[in-house]
Amino acid sequence: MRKDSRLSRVLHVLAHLGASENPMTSSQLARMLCTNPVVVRRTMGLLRDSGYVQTVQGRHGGWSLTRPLSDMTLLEIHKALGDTGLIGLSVTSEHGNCFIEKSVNLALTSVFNEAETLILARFGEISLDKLLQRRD
Amino acid sequence: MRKDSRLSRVLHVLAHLGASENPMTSSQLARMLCTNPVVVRRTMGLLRDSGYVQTVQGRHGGWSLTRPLSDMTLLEIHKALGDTGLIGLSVTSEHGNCFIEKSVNLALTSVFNEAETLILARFGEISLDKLLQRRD
DNA sequence: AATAATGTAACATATAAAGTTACATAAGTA
DNA sequence: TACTTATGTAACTTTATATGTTACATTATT
Repeated sequence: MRKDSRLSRVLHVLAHLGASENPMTSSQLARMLCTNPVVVRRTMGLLRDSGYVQTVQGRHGGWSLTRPLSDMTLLEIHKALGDTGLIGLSVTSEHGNCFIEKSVNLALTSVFNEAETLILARFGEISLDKLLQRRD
Repeated sequence: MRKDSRLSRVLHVLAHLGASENPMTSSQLARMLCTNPVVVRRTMGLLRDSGYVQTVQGRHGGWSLTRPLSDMTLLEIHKALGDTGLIGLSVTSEHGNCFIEKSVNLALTSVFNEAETLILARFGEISLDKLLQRRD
């Protein structure tokens, strides 16, 4: 599976917005990310839908934060991106009615959920300003 | 990204092998998994390389366990499959020399590693016989 | 020698993330 | 008012990766 790098990218963007006085345009941000303005709008649009950033159209418009980075957690941003599951593994969809398969899938799903819950809890403890200060 | 379901599949296979007196052929296993014998050989071959199963060629050949399921952990099997990373998220490769990007990536990588370590430790505690007994 | 198994290379398909094109809409500004 | 510079979004293309398929060599039993 091609891994999802959107979290990494939006954090990069949020860090820049946090350091900027003025709104930044999709083009500026796209240049930073070595990508396309449309990709920026598409991805950042999810954060806007959840209220973490706002946009202004027209001249001197662009993207800006709605609150300081200290008021956003990694968990919130992750969820805003859709939270499609952090674990890169999946369980097979059950084709037949094999009892052993059902049993394996049930158990594995439970382990995955346990792991996911653990990570999400950790994400919830990390505010973006703290994240950017990490040195380890 | 299409998620990796190999762990789920080999556990299904291992559970059957643990319950079977005789070796099971790739074709039998493939039927169980609703796939192709070659897929079975390819994936199970990784477990053989690590010594968890063995194969016998020719008539009455096939796949069998080299040790009881109580002597295999989820962690061992996961690692035998290549351990390409459990977290379905990645960090952008650094194109430019943006200090903020480097900082974000370093911090995020550290969080991902922390999470990964946590899960792997949990996987190490779960033997396959225990996994199959889980009811939750 | 025939049969039934694995081993493996090479290629095809499916899915999801990311990239691209095109154009509509909105808001400043000359 | 017309122009310019932004975002919004649909539709399509590209790319990466897991999975599936075909073909054939090798090995072991009968």
